[in-house]
Amino acid sequence: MATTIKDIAQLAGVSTATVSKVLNRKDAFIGEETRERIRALARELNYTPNSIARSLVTRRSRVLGIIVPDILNPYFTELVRACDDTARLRGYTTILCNSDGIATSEEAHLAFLAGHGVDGIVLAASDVVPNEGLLRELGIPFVSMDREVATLDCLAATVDTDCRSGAMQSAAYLISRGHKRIAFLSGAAESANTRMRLEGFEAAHRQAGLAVDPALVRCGEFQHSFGRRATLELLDGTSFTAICCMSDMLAIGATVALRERGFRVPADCAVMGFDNVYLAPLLDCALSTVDRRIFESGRIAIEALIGFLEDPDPQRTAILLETTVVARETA
Amino acid sequence: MATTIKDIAQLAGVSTATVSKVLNRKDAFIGEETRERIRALARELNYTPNSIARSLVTRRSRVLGIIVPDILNPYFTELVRACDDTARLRGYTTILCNSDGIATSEEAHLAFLAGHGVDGIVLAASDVVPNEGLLRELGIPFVSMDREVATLDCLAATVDTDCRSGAMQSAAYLISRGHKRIAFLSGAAESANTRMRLEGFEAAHRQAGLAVDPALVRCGEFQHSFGRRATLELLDGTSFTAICCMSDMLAIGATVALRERGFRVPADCAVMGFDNVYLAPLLDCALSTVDRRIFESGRIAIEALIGFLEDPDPQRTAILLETTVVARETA
DNA sequence: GTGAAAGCGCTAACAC
DNA sequence: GTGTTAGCGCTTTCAC
Repeated sequence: MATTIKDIAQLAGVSTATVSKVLNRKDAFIGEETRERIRALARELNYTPNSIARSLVTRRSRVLGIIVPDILNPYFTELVRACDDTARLRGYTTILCNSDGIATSEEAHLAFLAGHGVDGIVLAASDVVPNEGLLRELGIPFVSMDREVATLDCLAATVDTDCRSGAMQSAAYLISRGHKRIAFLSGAAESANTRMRLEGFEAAHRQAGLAVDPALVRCGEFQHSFGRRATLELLDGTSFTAICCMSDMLAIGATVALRERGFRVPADCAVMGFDNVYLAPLLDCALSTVDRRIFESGRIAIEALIGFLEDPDPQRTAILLETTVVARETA
Repeated sequence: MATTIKDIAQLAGVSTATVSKVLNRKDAFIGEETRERIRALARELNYTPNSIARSLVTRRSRVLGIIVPDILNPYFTELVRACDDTARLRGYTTILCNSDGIATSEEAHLAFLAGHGVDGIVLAASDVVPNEGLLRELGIPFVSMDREVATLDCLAATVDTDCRSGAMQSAAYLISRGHKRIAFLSGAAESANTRMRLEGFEAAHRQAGLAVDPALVRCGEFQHSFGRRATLELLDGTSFTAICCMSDMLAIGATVALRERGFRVPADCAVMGFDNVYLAPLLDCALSTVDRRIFESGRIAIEALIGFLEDPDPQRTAILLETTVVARETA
């Protein structure tokens, strides 16, 4: 049986209220000696507050939920680590949920997190449009990262990457290296994320006086399996000298396909990634990519969320992160 | 304000006790109509039980803690996903903690998890020896994965990979391919994990009538950065034709170093990994490695833990997972 | 078949 | 300065 506030109160000959005050540093009006006696006792008995009980009364759990499509995707792995580190520094815990990019799964997680009394939620990038009605009904403060979300009262912040510009930079870089027929690989065609990136991709072409061949555009998912599949299909159809991928995993998949067909990277076909995951420089042929400051974005998201939670009169923040091209070996 | 059991009781004209019974399917002695009325109301009001309140009284949270050194390491990413998926299927949540392989950090997480009332803990592979005193004192059931841990009352299960045999298989495979001077890269030299693997490595040599050159053995950490550094050092000293790495990340680091120095893999130097992370087949030169069934081990660990928690008279289990060589391109 | 009552460990008014 | 009291939302005897 763990020691409780009651045990300490009994041994110290005071009430539980006094113990509670001391242990929560709300002890401005408590005598020096009682204070010390209680502190000593707590240390001695190895007292750890029961955060369940505390949460029940304070109605705050200091737990944050993070919903990502799949932690296995290195982009989300890094994001989650960044969020968790930041939250912990501020005295919060996180609960991770994998939605697999399925709307109903995300909704189930949302309800679940609500039931567990999380104080706030991070909705990480996904092609799924968040369930606005549910979010509003739950009323839990949340931050949206690269998601298409309405401005609800409980929206604490939006932390987005300027993907249009990122895609444009990537394509422009490729064009500057002499490429004229560039394939484009991205996530779900209907998602805002992909639409914006495609816009950037097209803008870069326009600026260079080039046209985008629609046959070279392939949308599906951000995963490596789609990258491989799409590249294989592309290879069967037209010709091109570079692939502009909208995620590093897509780029890895594309590279696998290219190799399978005997193409060398970058000699026969250049490949650009997007995200700059920690793996990118470790690949046998170090991946050229677009850096989107993953770690920083996670930190910012959590800080915005906690700021919103703790500020009695919270302001909504909108962050837009700029990207930079990282030229390595694949392009 | 979320709807509570009280709201439902009021609307249904019954007591909270009755509502509680119905909603927990302890309603054997409740009238069919009342039961239906309550269920309907719950659905209609979108009732979600407050698990904080429930935990306080039942003294069970259905939350499990998972302590890993670093989720960024793909081995742990996969393990965590496996644990989380399995736990969720059984109605449990997980809280992830990154210890960075630091003993005090692990202890802090342990205390933290205890304070948050987790029902059980998974202690994933690490070179750090768990704090036995703390574990005993907390008394929270836990499962140890590839850790050196004493048999405490609260040890629910051990789920270990037969690393000695795995390392032996890896070395034997390399030897069978004609390699005679094989470098060995592993984690902390003092850890049981590394000792056992080195034993296996040596055993394979003995069986082939070969001797292990101590100059080719490098112990440090399981991370890619150490793999690169150690390989660079090795390259400056002796010569060898293969590297037997005790983690896939080590193998990736070794490959980076090899490439930096102009060596081709596997033509100039073969590389074997260990773990078989999902990335292994995706690398430009697909990594030959030792499969340790990561996903399955996570599933087993969680199932053993939950089994222990839910069985009124729990048995301790000891699982030993066998490994297999996966020959791909690097060796 | 159903309800009253106690209490999980803690905090927060408000007394004194 | 410190204690009393009243819950937070839920489960669980035990009584009717």
